[in-house]
This record gives sequence, C-alpha cells and structure tokens, in this order.
Amino acid sequence: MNIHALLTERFRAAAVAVGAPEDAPVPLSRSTRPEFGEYQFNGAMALAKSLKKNPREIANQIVEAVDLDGIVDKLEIAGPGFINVHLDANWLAGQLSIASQDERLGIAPESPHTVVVDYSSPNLAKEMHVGHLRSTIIGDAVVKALEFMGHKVIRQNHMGDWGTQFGMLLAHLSDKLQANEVAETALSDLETFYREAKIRFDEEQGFADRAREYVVKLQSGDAQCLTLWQQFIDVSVTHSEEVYDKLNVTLTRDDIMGESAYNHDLAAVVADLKQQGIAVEDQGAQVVFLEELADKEGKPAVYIIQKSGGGYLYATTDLAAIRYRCQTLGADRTLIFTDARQALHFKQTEMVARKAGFIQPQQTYEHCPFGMMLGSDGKPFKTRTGGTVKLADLLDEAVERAHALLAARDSDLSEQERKDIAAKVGIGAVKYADLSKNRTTDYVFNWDTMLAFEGNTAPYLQYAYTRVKSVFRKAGLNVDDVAAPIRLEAAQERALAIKLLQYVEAINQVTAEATPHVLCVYLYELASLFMSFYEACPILKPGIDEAVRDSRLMLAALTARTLKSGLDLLGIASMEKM
RNA sequence: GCGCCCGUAGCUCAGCUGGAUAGAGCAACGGCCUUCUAAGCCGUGGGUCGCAGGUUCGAGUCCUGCCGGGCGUGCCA
Repeated sequence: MNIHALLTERFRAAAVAVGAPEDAPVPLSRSTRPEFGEYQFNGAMALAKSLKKNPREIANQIVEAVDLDGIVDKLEIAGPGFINVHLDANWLAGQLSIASQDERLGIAPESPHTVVVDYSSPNLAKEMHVGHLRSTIIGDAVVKALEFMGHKVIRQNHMGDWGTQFGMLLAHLSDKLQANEVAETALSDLETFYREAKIRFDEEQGFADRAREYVVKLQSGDAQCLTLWQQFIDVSVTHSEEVYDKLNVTLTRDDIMGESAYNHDLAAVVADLKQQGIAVEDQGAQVVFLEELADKEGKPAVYIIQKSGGGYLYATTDLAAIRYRCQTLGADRTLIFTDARQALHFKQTEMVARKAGFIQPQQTYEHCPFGMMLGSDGKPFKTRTGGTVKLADLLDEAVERAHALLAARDSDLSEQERKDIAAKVGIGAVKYADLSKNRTTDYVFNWDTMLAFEGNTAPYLQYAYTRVKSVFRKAGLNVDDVAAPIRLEAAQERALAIKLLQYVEAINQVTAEATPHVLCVYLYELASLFMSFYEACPILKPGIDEAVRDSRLMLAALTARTLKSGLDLLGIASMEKM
C-alpha cells in the first residue's frame, strides 16, 4: 500500500470536484508534527486564490468532498487552510496485516521499464581507490531499488580499458614477461606497476618510443599486442572483482562493457554524424558546433568527436555507447554515475546524440553526478601523483576496526562469528557513510567519520535488526510465523506503524531521483522509532497481555523484515547477532 | 570572461512539487542497565539558513544582484 499515492488520488478527485483543473498539482506531504496528523493536504490555499474564494471555505468544501471513509480518523482544517489527515488506527493495522502476509511487504511492482545503469567504471590501468567508492555503491543501490520495483536493469561497467596509457603499461609488462615473470605476479600491485612504467616512460631512453609503438600496434589490432593487453585486463579485472566482492556489490564480469567494446563502432559514429551534417571538419578535427551553448558573442561551443590526427576521444566512445544502449538494448532510461566534473560533457553528449537521433524523445539520459573525494589538504586526490587511499585498504581497515570493537566487549561469540560480524559491520559502516549523503559537493575524506559505529550509521541499523531477532530467539519464534491482530495503542506503536507503511515512498524517491540517501534517512528513522518502541513497549516481559504481546511481535517482525529489505537494497549485510 | 555546483548548529549532514515553531548524528552537559543486547533510550543547551533586495497569504526552498568556495570551458577521461 502506498498511502501517499492513495491520499493524493482522493484529494485530486476532491479538488477537481470543488473546481480545480484536472492537471492541477496535488500538494500532499507528510506532516511535520504529530499533532498535525500523518499527512497534510496544502492545496486549498492555491485553489482558493485561483477561484477567488476564501481558503478556509475551500478547505471545508474539500473536506466535505474527499472520499476517505474508513481510512481516516479525522480531518482537521488548521491555519490558513491546511487539511490535516489523521489516519484511522484500525485501517493502519489492517494495512500492516496485509503487508505482513506479503513477501514484498505489500509493495506492488511498477510497470517495468528497461533501465541501463552505467556505474563503477574504474580505470583498469590502476587499482581502485577511494574515489571509485561513490559511483560503485550509489549505482549499485539504485540498481537494486529499481529491480525491487520490478524494472529490467542492465548494468554497464564502462571500464577504462583503452587509451594511450596502455602503451607504456604493455611495454613494461612485455619486459617483465621477457624476464620470465608471470603476469599475475608482475601485476599483483597495479599502483607500483603503473608507477614503474611511468618512471621508465619519463626517464628511460627509448622507452617512450616503444610505448607509443605499442599504442599504434594495439589500435591496429596486432595479435601479439592484443594478447598482452588481454592478460593485463584479466588481471586488473580480477583486482576489481575482489573489491566488488568485499564491497558486497552485484557487478560481475558479464556487466563489463568497457571502452574497448566500442572501438569497432567509432568510425561509423563519426561517419554517421558527418553524413547527417551534424559534424563538420574544423582545424583538421571532426567537430559538432553547439549553437545552444554559444557564448555572448555567439560563438558556439565545440564538441570534438575526432582529433586532427584521426584519433577518437571519450566523446566518440560515449556516443557509440548511447547508440548501443538506446537502440540495441532498448533503454527507456539511461543512468550514468560519474563525478560532477563531467556534467558539461554529458550535457553536450546528450545534445549531439539527440540531434543524431541516437536517443528517441521518450528515452531519458540522466547524468547522476556527485562530488569528488578530497584529501585532508582539501585538494582532490590525483590519480597520477600517488597519495591516494586504495579502496581495498580502506575496507580492510574498516573491518579491523570493527573487529577490535567487538573483541573489546563481552560476548559469547566464537572467533569465526566475530570475524563474520566485523566484516559486515565494517563494510556496512563505510558504505553507509557515503550512501547517506546526497551532497553533490565535494567532501573531505576522513577515516573517523567513515568508520564511526555510533549514531546515524549502518551499525545502528544492523543493531536494531539484531534486537528484533533476539526477541524472536527468546520467544522461540521466527519473524515469518507470527500471525495475530495488530493493535495500535501506544504512541510509539502508532508512529512505528506509519513509518513501516511508508517504505515504498522512500524507494520510489530513490528510483526516481537516483538518491539512495533517501532510503538511508528512512531506515534510520524506522530503526530509531523501533528503538523507542522497544524501550517503551515491552514484548516478552512478565505481565504483558498475550494479545498485546502478539501485536507487538507483529510490529517487530515487520520492522525486521523492512530493515533487512532496505539494508539489502543498500548492499549492507544484516545479521542475527552483534 | 562565460557556464555549472555549493554556502543550514562548534563539526558532519537532512529538509520531498514553496507550507505551520528549520531537524538528525557527532561533540558538550544531566539522567537510565538484578528481567526482551547500553553499538541503546530519555532529557538540556546550541541557528542573522553567506549578505541584500524582490515575488506571495506563506521563502532554507523561487527570481535578481553581491560575497565566499569548488569545478568546467577546442584535440585527457
């Protein structure tokens, strides 16, 4: 049940009956304070204005007209014309009963769209560092939310597996293999390998020329060179997979569609744009002039799709990718998770692609930007100057810290359990620290805030879950086998009940806006309300009436299932004990 | 120069298509463990929402101009 959607429809009908146009907005929102009920309809004021009537009078008419029999306890008009909706406790209890009998918690799937999601996309020349965290986990959370709502999601890991830097890497690798080293060993530390190659490129006589030869050979499809390249890619992809595994991210080898996958199509893209008269030659390069983005003097923005030397750029690759995604994969939506610095590039790319007909009008192309990770000095991490924190190292440290915390407290956990829990808590904390922020601004990387285990963090949510599970262990029951009427009497029970029913509203916002932090906020509020409920409403303690106990078990069970579901969408593990 | 993003409590951040008294966490202070896990709960203090105008019944949210910061802006990605 989507309460917001239900109330919106009912109020829309009422507003129309009172004289509002069919397409008028229906401003229905969650109430900010308990005494204002659970939802409030704020449309009376605007409607009164357009009808030149008294807003409270219009509010009165809407209250008369709206059909909410059996759903609301009461409707109140307050202030200039707010209509406060107090939901009926029995109706809420009924909705919870329905949700508790449904595997999907009462949430109906949407009519499916095909959504292509481009995320993670690390540069295979180097090891994944903290800067890759955001794209990887935000993208994965949005993917899971979309899938939960019934959409067909096609993951696209647009890995950086091509380009001039591979010349120097392959030349270096070739030498290592000549010296009887095995590729896996030589590439066990990609950072070191890259650094070594770069130093040789800068300092060793003749090496730079050999590197450039390798670029040419690679691009011309030289078999020996391609074999070398493939070896490099295999090892590097394996490194990425290890990180994905630690991160509990769903990307697999099948999702890889790297830059190299579009090589065969780049010439065709340029030819197509030229034939359509969209691209022209200028200063030896093939470019698209974008009049829409002209400056004050009327000079159009320039979008280069082929260099004067004949080489292709990321613009060309991205256009080829659009053609593949929109035409071959049939994407209704394409979501791209990259840092905000590329905003202009994607804006221009979309313009060109739409002119060329690569994207149909009904198809969307959504760049989902986020801020950069900054160092403690306030400067961006520079991938080529060292000083970056490897993602794998960050994750290991998080797990170590969680393990130390666990070891310091009394518990009956075995060492194996402790290790397992430490991994889930540590990784969860790192992911949540990032997922819970919506800011498109840059942020400073900080170990302590990333690895905090108190307050609004993943461990808080995981802890709430274990508390429920503990109650059920004590009762000798599973969360799935309680079935009893729900009674909402205490304020804490009611507050928890409403929050439980609003899960779908949070997910909808995540899928519509690609903002997993909305789900984090929701889950934190849910866990927080459960904690208050847990303290105020004893379940198994002596003297609790059986019907009250069972009703509270129902609420606790739904809380556990909702927390587990939400954490799963975020890619954060939940566990029985901690 | 032009364009985009940002500025909310000491710190990190929420604030949904403009709605009622701007909310959390951390940090500070005070309470709560002989019975469902204290990674918790209850409470207190803490704000010129960068500044100044404007739009309106109503502005943190929309518009304009400033101030401050970041990023981008023809052959890297």
